[in-house]
Amino acid sequence: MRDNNEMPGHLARRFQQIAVAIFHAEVEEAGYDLTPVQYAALAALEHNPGIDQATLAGQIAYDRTTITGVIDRLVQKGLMLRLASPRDRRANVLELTDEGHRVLQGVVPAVEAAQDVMLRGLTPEEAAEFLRLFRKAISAVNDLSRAPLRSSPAAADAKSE
Amino acid sequence: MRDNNEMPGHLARRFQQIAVAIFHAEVEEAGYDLTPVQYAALAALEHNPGIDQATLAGQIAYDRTTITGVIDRLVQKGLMLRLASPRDRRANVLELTDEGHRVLQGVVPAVEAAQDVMLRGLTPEEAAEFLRLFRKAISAVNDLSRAPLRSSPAAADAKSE
DNA sequence: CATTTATAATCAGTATACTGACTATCAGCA
DNA sequence: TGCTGATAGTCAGTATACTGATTATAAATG
Repeated sequence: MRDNNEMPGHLARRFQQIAVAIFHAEVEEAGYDLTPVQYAALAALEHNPGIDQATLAGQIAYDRTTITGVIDRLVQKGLMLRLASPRDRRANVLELTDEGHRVLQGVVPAVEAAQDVMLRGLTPEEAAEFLRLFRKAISAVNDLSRAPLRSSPAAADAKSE
Repeated sequence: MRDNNEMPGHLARRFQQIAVAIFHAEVEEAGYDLTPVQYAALAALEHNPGIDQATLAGQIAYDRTTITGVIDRLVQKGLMLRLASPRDRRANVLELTDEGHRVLQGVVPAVEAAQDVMLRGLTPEEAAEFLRLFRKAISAVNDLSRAPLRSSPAAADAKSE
């Protein structure tokens, strides 16, 4: 049997666990109360206002079931609006509130700091290589989870070839 | 604001998410019903029979609260025994059942296969480097989560210096 | 020995994530 | 047009993970 330290699954779980703790610590120190998942949803919506829940989920690789609860909490915090879509009566259109914009802007430095803390054991060259390998490994198995990343229509086209 | 693909926290979450899906797929195909977390607990206990819950949690970096539920489910499946410790009346001593040993032995090939699938986008050299960087990054921030890894008494001593 | 401190385990509460099922609606096509 | 398959969102149920609190017990200390 392989040692835990040779198991990418174990290392992934461990790194993710620590990354979340670091994120919480930095964000709380900055005076905000946001989870990594909530931050990602806000940031994605800032780049693409007015998208529906399914599109948002695809852009950050969340399950459509998970995104429902995340949006519930963001709406409840007053950071996001869930509106009926005028074009598709099944869909909800999402918008950041003014407070959502303010919180997102305000929390960015803490989020950036957290990313640096996560990699503080690596040299800058190693960190760059680590991120490159992360991206490469992920892109080869993106479709193996229920919630694949769907960055853009163009990428979706490329995938279907 | 940094792009998601430059955020180690986002990449870690995504890789972990896919890794769990791959693990489930391989293990289910092999005819077993075990989560990654349950597998790690069984494997750790096989190496160190008779340890208590806190020690097990430290060896696989689980929170002490989380381990309670994991053990509940393993006991309920008949794979593990939770016994009163003869030396410490606060503690529970853990043992694999015969069925626990059998399941662990049987599922190992599927778990190994899953690890290979997770890295199938990388060359062998890249995979080795990826794991090395993972370990190095993690060791520098191990103590920043509520559930740090405590591999052995020796390592605990080294940490306290 | 008595008191303080630390540790083992659990519980309640919250937040991801997933499976599988369901409703409502849309889109393609005979 | 009417049927069929696909899609958007939600719900119930299960399994991690965490925070903070509590109980029971052990260890350390004056």
